[in-house]
Amino acid sequence: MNIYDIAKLANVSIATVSRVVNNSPKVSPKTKEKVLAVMKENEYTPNAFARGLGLGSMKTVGIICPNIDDIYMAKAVSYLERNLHAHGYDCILGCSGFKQEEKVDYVRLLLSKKIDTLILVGSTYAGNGKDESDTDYIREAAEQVSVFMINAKVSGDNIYCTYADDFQATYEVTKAFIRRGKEKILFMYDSESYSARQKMAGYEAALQDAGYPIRGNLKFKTKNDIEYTRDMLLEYNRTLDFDSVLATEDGIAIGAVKYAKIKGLAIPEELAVVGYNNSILAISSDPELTSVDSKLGVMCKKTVERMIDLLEREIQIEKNVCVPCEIVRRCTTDF
Amino acid sequence: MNIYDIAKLANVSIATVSRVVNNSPKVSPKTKEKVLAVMKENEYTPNAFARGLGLGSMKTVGIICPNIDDIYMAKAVSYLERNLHAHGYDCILGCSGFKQEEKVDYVRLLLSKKIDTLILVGSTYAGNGKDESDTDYIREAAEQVSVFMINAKVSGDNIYCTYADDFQATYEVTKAFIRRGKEKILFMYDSESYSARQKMAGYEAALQDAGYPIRGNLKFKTKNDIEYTRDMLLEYNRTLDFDSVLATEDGIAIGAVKYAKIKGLAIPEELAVVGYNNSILAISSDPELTSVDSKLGVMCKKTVERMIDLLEREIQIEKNVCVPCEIVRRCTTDF
DNA sequence: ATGAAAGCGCTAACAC
DNA sequence: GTGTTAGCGCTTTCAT
Repeated sequence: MNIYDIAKLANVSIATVSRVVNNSPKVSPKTKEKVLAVMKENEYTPNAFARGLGLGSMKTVGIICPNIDDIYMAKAVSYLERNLHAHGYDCILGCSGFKQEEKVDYVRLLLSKKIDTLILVGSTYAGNGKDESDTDYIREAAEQVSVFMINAKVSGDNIYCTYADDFQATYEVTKAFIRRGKEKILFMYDSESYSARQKMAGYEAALQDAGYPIRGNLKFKTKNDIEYTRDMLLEYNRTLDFDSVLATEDGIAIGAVKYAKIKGLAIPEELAVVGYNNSILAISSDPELTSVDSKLGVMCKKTVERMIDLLEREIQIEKNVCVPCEIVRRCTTDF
Repeated sequence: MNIYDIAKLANVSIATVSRVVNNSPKVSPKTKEKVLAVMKENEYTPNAFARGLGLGSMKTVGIICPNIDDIYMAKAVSYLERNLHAHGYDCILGCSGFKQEEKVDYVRLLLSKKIDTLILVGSTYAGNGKDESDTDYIREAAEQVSVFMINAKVSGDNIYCTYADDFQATYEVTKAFIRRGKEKILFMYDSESYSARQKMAGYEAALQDAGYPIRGNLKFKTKNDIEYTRDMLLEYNRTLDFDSVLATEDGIAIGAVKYAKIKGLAIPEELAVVGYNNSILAISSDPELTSVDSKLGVMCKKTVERMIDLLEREIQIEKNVCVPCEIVRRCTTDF
C-alpha cells in the first residue's frame, strides 16, 4: 500500500496525499478528512526510505559510546534517547570500544547511514591529549553532520561539546580532604582521557594551593574494576602510604573500600574515600560512598536542546558548555 | 557525489558502478579496478536511503527495552549490538518504559522506520499473564517483520523467543535453602512479568515438593530499589518472620542485606540471601551476593544467530529456546 | 561484460 | 486548493 494506492482510493492526486501526511495547511478540511479516512482504513504508513531519499533525512541521530555495558554510558544513552524521542528523533546506537581504529570505523559507518547528527559519549573520544591528530576523524565527520560530544572537549568547526567541570570537583574534594587533615591523598584513575586529565589537574592544583607536594607515587593507575583495584592496593600496600582516596570512578572507589575492610581500616577515619559518577554502586556499597555527581542528566538535556535549536530552528548555539558537578556526601568521608 | 558522477568519471554506466559496489562477479577485473579507484579518489559512499528504497532494507534492527538505565537491559543491548554489528546490522534503540500504550507506540514507530527485525528485551513485553490481548501488538508487528523476544515467551507466527530457565533456577535455590535448614524463605519480587511468574512458580514447586506450605505473606512485592526494599523490610519486620531471602533482582537482594546489617543479623547464618542476574551489584555488595546468572550473553548470542539464519540463510530456526541458569555462589549463602 | 531504462515511494516546485 | 511532473540515488531486468 503506497501513496498512489491511497490517492486512487481517495480520488485525489499523490501530491494531496503527501500534503495530508505532512500536515500542510493548503488542503481543504473536507479532502483532508477523506484522505485521512482512507489512510486509516488501509493502515497506510509512508515509506520511510522514500521519504528519507526525498528529504535527505530520516530524523535519526547516531550515538556512539565505547561500551553501553557501563553504568555511566547506559545512563547517558538513556537520557539522550528520552530527550531525542521527545523531539521525534530516533537513535541508532553504536558501541565502538576504546580502540582508535574502531572508533574511526564506527563514525564512518554511521555517517554512511546518513544520520542527522552524531553524538559521541565519553571522554575517550577526546583523544589522549598528546596527539591532536587523534581527533581528526571527528573533525572530518563534522564536515558532514554536526557532532556533539558529551563529557569531552574537541575543537573544530561544527563540533559542540558539553562537559562536566571535573577540575573544579576534584579541586574541591582535595581541598576538603586537606581541611579534614588528610595529608596523603591517593589519586586513583583508569585512563588518560580528557576527563581524567581534568580530574588530575584539579587534584594537583588543590595540593599546590595548599602548599603540599605532588607526589608521583600518589597517582595510581588501575582499572575500573572492584576486585582488580582491591588486589592492586593490597599488593602495593607495603610501599604505598595514604590516608584517603580520590577515585575517578565509583568502581575504583569501591575497590578501595574493600581494601580498607580487609586491612581493618576504619572508614572514613583511617581511610576516607570519594568516588565518581554517583552511580548505583555508591549506594550498594557498604559503607555508602561519597561520590561526585557529574550531572549527566543535565549534560544530555542541554546537548539535545542545542541540537534541536541548530537543526530545526537554525539558532546560534553555544559551542562549549561546562556543567558544574555536585559532591554527594555519604559515609566514606567526614566532610 | 553520486553514482552518476562516479559512472561518468570512470567512463562506465551506473549499472556497472552499482555492480562494483555490490561486489557482483559479472564485472571484468579491469573495469572493477578502475571504478574502485574513482570511488576511492572521490570518497564515494552510496546513499543509504536510495539503497534502502531499492532493496527494501537498510540492514537495521530495532531493539526495544523498557529502560536502558538498568544494568540488565544495558548488558543485553551491549551483547546484541556486538553480535549484530559483527553481522553488518545496525541497531536502532528504543526505550519504551513499562506502560502498555508506550510499548505499543514504540513498536509501531520502529516498524514505520522499516527495520529488518524487531528485538524486544525483557520480560515485561510478555504481558502480565492474565490478559492474552496484552501481547496482540506483538503479533501484529510480527506480520511485518520477524520479532525476537529476549527473556519472554509470547506465542504467535513469526515470533521467536529466548528465555532463561528461571523456574529451574529458583527451584534449585529454594531446594538448597531447605537443605540447609531454612524454613521461612521470603520470596521478594518487583513485577508480575513473565520471568517473575516463572521464578515464583519454581519457588512454590520446591516448597511443595519438600512438603512445606506456601505462605502468602512470604511472597513480598517490592521495588528493584535498594533503599526502598531495606525500608520496607524494616517496616514489616514485626509481622514478618523469615530466615532467608530469594530475590528476583540483585537490587532487591542488596536491600535485604542492608536490612540484615541494620538488624544485626549474621549473614548467611541468620539470614541467607540470593539475588538474581549476577550483576556488578552482587560484587559491590558486602558481603558479596550469591546470585543467579541468567546467561544473558548466551541468550543474546543465540538470538542473533537465529535471526541471521532466518534473514540471510532462510534456514528453519527454533521457535523457542530455553537457556539454563547458573547459580553463582558467594558469601550470602552457605550452600 | 556492459549499458539503457524502468522502477522503488516520496517531496516539492510549478501550473492551474 | 489541487494536480502534474521532475527529481532523489540506487537496484535490477533485459538487451546487446
